[in-house]
Amino acid sequence: MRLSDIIAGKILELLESSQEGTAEIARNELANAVGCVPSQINYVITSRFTPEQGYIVESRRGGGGYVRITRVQGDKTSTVMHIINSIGTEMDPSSARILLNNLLHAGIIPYESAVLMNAALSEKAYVSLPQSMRAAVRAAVLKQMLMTVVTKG
Amino acid sequence: MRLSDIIAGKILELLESSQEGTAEIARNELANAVGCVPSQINYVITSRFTPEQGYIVESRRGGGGYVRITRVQGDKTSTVMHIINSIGTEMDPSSARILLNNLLHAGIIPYESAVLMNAALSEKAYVSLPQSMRAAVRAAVLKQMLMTVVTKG
DNA sequence: TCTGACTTTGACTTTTTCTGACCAAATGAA
DNA sequence: TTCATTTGGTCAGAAAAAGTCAAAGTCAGA
Repeated sequence: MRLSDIIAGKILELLESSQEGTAEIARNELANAVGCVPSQINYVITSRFTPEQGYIVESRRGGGGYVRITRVQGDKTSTVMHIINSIGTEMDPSSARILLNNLLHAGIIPYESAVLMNAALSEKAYVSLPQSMRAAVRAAVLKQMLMTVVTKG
Repeated sequence: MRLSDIIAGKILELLESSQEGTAEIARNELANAVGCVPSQINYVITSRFTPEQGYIVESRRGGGGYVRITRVQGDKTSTVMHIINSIGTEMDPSSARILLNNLLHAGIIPYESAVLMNAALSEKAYVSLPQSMRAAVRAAVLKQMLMTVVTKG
């Protein structure tokens, strides 16, 4: 089991068990609890709880310091529209996977849709294209699919 | 006895002994156990566990990486597999729409899936590509998505 | 024997995770 | 105010996997 998955799991747990969709942690403490160096916490946060993924991260140093992770809550339409706008012109498969996972956890898309979309964005679907073109098409496909979530959802 | 047969056998064994029809391996580990170079595992997978043969392969690199092979089976499997194999290497948007409509009316996919798949196959998603490449990618994307339809009976 | 398809190997690449050394900010006691 | 202590941040590099590709080996059938 990856450390990063354990850490991400703990944070998700805190987020889900919180009324306001907020998780506040002490970095060193959490690192200690899972048995890793503190900077590993930062790694997990920067790789899985980014603004693009719909999270706001605030922190404070010094005595009584903390790291607070907040899931951005909005109605389905504005959340998805925001995501569509933040996607840009390229998308790689692992970012896509994280994004879909977040949408799933946020209750915006059902599991079947996440699986389907994930398949449509997998590297295997684009092997016939030169590397340089894959990310752009993947982004376009994702946007098209997300649009239906807004319009037909 | 060929190496590739031994490797394929091990994977089949894992698939059999798994409740969910899934075999998750660590590539280097398996290679080590069998006594071959790691890339031999890839050869076996690409030659014997293809989508056309009814398998989904997912993998992840990096620490704690894995290769997961899933055998698709279930009620709808043969129907969908037949469709997948008859698709060929190209697919245009209107044929795709007809195909999805048939699947929908046959009760093989739910409405939401049909909508999502239709979006993923729409011409708009591929405008960045030269005409000559679009149909091939569309076919590949459709196949990937259909494979997941099959896994959930 | 020749040929072409299938196997095997290994050098090189890419992705993801994990660690540690060093940096920066907040707090609080002297 | 000063400065030691307590936190968290950054970044580069090591480590852990898996992927790609081309060259070389095997082997059955023409």
